[in-house]
Amino acid sequence: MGAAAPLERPGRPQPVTLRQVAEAAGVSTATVSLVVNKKKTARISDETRQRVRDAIRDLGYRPNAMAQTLVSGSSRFIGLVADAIATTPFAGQIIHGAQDEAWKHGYALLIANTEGNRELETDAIAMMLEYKVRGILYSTWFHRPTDIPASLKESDFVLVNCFSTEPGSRAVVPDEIQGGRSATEILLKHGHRRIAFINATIPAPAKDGRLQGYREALEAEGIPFDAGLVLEAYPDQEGGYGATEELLKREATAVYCYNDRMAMGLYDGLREHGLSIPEDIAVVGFDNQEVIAAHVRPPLSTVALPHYELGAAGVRMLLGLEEAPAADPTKIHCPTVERNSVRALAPA
Amino acid sequence: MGAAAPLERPGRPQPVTLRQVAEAAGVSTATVSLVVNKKKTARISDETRQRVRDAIRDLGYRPNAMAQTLVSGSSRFIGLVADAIATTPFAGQIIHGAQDEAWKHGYALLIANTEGNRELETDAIAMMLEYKVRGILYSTWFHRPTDIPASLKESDFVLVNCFSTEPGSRAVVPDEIQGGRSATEILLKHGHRRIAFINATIPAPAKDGRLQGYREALEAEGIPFDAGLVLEAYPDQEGGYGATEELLKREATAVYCYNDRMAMGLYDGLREHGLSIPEDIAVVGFDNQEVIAAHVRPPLSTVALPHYELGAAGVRMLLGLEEAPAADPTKIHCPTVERNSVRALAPA
DNA sequence: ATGAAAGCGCTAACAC
DNA sequence: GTGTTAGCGCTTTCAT
Repeated sequence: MGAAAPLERPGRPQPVTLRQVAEAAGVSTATVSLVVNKKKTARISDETRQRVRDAIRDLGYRPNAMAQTLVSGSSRFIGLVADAIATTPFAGQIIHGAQDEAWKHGYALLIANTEGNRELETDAIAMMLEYKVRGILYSTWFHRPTDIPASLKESDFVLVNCFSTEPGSRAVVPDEIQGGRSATEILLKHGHRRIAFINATIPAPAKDGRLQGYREALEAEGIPFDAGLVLEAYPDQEGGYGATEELLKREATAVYCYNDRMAMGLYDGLREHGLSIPEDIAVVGFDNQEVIAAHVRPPLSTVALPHYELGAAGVRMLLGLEEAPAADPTKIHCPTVERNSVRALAPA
Repeated sequence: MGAAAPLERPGRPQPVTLRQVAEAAGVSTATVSLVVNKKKTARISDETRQRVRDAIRDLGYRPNAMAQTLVSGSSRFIGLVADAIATTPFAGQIIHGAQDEAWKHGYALLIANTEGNRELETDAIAMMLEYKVRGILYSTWFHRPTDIPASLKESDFVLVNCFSTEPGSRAVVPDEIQGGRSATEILLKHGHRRIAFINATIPAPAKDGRLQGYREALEAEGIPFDAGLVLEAYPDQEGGYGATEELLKREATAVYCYNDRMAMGLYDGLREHGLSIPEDIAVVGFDNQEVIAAHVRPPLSTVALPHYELGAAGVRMLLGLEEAPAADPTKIHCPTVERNSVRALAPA
């Protein structure tokens, strides 16, 4: 962290304390505490209870969560350390899911952005540890293996959208294989048999998983895998655009793109060849990147990366509300989102 | 908040306390505190200091920030309440900027997502107040007027990307007028004189500001404002696409679109008419929505919404590091981002 | 140069 | 039914 700025808040009155409420209501602090916390076991007369409530309202009392935490020993914070919170909308979804789920269980989210900087990361984790967080979610903006920072182990933690081979670590990741299968199945169920796949050039669990899913889906339909139908390109719009020529040589009736950005680029390339989607060729993407998939022409059928769910499941796992079954990361389902870039293949 | 989940963390040892360090080092807690906080005023012998440091390291001591906060009265938290943290990448940028700046000054960010739900919002603010945050950033995902929730006033606060007419409220918003001016100027400086503007249909500060900026820029060049050159459409891809026909009737040599999404749709419409960008018509957008602007064909010249800066400036203003000059919201500059959708107008 | 002790706001065990 | 009291882990004033 940087240098500490001064703390004074000029002009703001000291917050009202429990003791002040007690004095105003003419009762002890214990009594006030009991009515504030609605303890079932305590028997407080309705009359007293009302006096206390009035005092609380009149004084505008707010409990001091720090003091409560000091007593109970553990805070109601969950830390979320992210390597990139705004590079893509995806990280935002993880935060969103984590925040909603945490909130549901009475926890607040403490977040830190590390930009992948190890030092910042160590500081962030230290800060969270000092605030006695209930646990830490360690997340990455794309699905990948990761090393577990040593200090992370001082707390409960769950890896989100990343994983480690270290034993005893819990992790939640998207089910890339199922996702690849689903993407391919959209095409298959519309009658396509000759389906190309434009994979990414960069190594990643997604690259392997999405390919494997493609193979599995074909195999399930009894279609032999043809390596010639698998291309590779850089996973963005330019990559998709640039793959157009090669793709066309394959004479496939449908393409499954590694991600929506590539599909968007491919749309441009296809259009330049006077081809229309889905009439001349069907296209599916992956990621369900809203700004793109929902608004290209025609809207793109794709498979969604479950980032919201990843964040939420991470919290549940952290709180022990969800089993972390095996040594393997828990896989989260990637749902299919069908739009209009695929239509039934006309009989030959 | 939802029901509280149990707090036990099975199997984790109790954290080491100051007192344990003191005992291990054979000194008093006061001494340990002094060395931990590197107090200049305290004179501790090097030998003692070293003993304490060793004990800290050996025991793996971490200060309990809750206890520190209890003593000091104010935490090193800054709260950020957002109405939509993942609807667009924009909210993520605000969080990012706020988090970086907060961190720089030794503060951590506590975030809450309200989905625009007033009740959730009240709860979120209450939570932050109970954790004795240094102040609260109240942010919206698009620039708009807002009501200030009553409880917000119990703390220092700054409105981010929104504003209120209530006196005494500080706010940071994007400078829409300057942004509109800059967008128009990109076109102007390439020699365009007949510039259409596709504005949004939905009322918003952005709608008025971006139009005003357009008028100002034209005026500065001595070009009379022609209301016939201003169209309106729903501010997304479909809206931009749908405005194509109307736009073409205007016979403008350049268009300035209310946002990048409209520009993206317009690209499709223009292409269908066999027009190419920037040869046949120049296009600029607004927002600098990365996934779109940087990757459409040709890459789109646009004006960036300064979300990161908004978050950072909000924090600085909250901490009193930056003046909140007037009663009016502080306006943040919208930088121009030139790409390839505009080229010099060929002489007529 | 270091220790003793009070107290931050709250909870919970135990008195009465 | 309600009050008293002893901490939770830490900082800080005041002794020594």
